[in-house]
Amino acid sequence: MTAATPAPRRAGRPPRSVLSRDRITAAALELVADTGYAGLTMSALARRLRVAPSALYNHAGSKQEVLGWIQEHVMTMVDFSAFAEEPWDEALRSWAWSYREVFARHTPLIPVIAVLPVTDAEKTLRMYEEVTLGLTRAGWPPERVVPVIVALESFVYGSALDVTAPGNIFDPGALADRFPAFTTAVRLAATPAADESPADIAFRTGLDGLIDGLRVQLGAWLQAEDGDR
Amino acid sequence: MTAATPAPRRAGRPPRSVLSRDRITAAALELVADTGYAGLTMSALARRLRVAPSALYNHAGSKQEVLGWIQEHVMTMVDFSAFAEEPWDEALRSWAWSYREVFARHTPLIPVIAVLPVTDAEKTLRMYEEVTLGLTRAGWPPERVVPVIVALESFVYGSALDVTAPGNIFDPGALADRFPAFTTAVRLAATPAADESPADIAFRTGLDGLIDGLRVQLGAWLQAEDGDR
DNA sequence: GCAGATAATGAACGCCATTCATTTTGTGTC
DNA sequence: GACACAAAATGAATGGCGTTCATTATCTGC
Repeated sequence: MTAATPAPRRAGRPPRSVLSRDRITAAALELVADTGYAGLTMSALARRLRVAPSALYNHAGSKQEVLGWIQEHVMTMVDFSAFAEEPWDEALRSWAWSYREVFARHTPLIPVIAVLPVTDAEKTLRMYEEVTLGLTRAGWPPERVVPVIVALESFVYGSALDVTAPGNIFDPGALADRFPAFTTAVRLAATPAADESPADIAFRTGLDGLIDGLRVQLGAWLQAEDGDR
Repeated sequence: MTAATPAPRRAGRPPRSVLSRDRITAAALELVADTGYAGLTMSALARRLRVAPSALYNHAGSKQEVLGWIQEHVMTMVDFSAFAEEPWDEALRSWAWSYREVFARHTPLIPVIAVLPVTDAEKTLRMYEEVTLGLTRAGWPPERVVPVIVALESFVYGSALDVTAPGNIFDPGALADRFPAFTTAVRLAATPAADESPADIAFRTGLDGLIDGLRVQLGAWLQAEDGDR
């Protein structure tokens, strides 16, 4: 009865299926959490699932497809609940903060998202539906909704990349003397004036600005519409 | 005298140096222009330079380092001349458009930039110096300059990724019925109302909003400073 | 009960970045 | 001017990657 190490599986279809999309996705997320995206290889993934690498290709056509599954799941971690209750600008703000936080820990997905169509990605679509409803309820013209979403997402993705940047990314090094204005600006930005990280300060700066600006745009539109009556 | 095909180089140091940082960078840029970043391999690069792949490693420590050289050069294509003449908000606007256009054709560099320190990247620093001067001349407090730059760059990088997205990226496919609000928003955004592409409309929306918002922030700061007198 | 789809193994492939021993040439020193 | 050492090339080799394919065994529908 010493079945501590189960006998290695022989070739041939196993009695009960070992793999599935969900199991692969879960294992991939664990692997990423443990070893980062650099450690996410088809071999490592197969090892974690106690399976030969080629077995994965009965379920996923490519590693890219697995990345798509991961992305779908990661999207569900983004909190968009604020659109149900709060005014559009506050909802947009908290959505963006959550969105950025999630993808800051999954930056390698960002180039994937930018290319991958949302088609059939149910959870992602649910999020977009809720955002759309929140914006239109607030008076945003429907034809402006997608540009607003894309603009915000672009800022979020770029900012998520920025979160992972090293602290000294703007250090002018030996050339500091030749670029004095920028050097002092960098030094001033690096001083821990608040409890906020530089990346957070930049994100807040841009996000507050962006939302302020969108509020102006919406106001102008609503007023024009009012004048039409 | 039929030296059409020069004799293949034997092993050993050649009489006159074949490679240099500049020659490698130039060849890499050509290669990217011809075959895209997918075609940029050390082997292909060596082939174009008529050299063995291992020869590259006498000049670059890694492919990542070559990417850094490319990035430095690509940065010089960004036009920041507007800061010398125009008001800060207009200068920021044209800088951002140029910046996005350049990196839309070099999206694989974006994750590289986000990580690579600017140290000793002279041409990049020159750009930042000019931007800093433009903003401070306009009354921006020096400690706010870096957050403003980072916020704008984040938006630019995210938007550059968006440029390369396929046109149907938001197509809900078979699930359209379940997400009606978003579906109509997508349809409205896709109709070619203007001569502007969807990516351009989103970029303009976000950039104009962002700059409007920054103008508000600057105004508030200038007023507070005025009150202090 | 049988055919065919399904899902596993294991061996192989081609490409990639990178390393190393070797060879040749240039350069600075006594 | 000889000589030592650095520099810059070749070419072979390495290990890891994603992926494919032939093979085998089991499940499923008729």
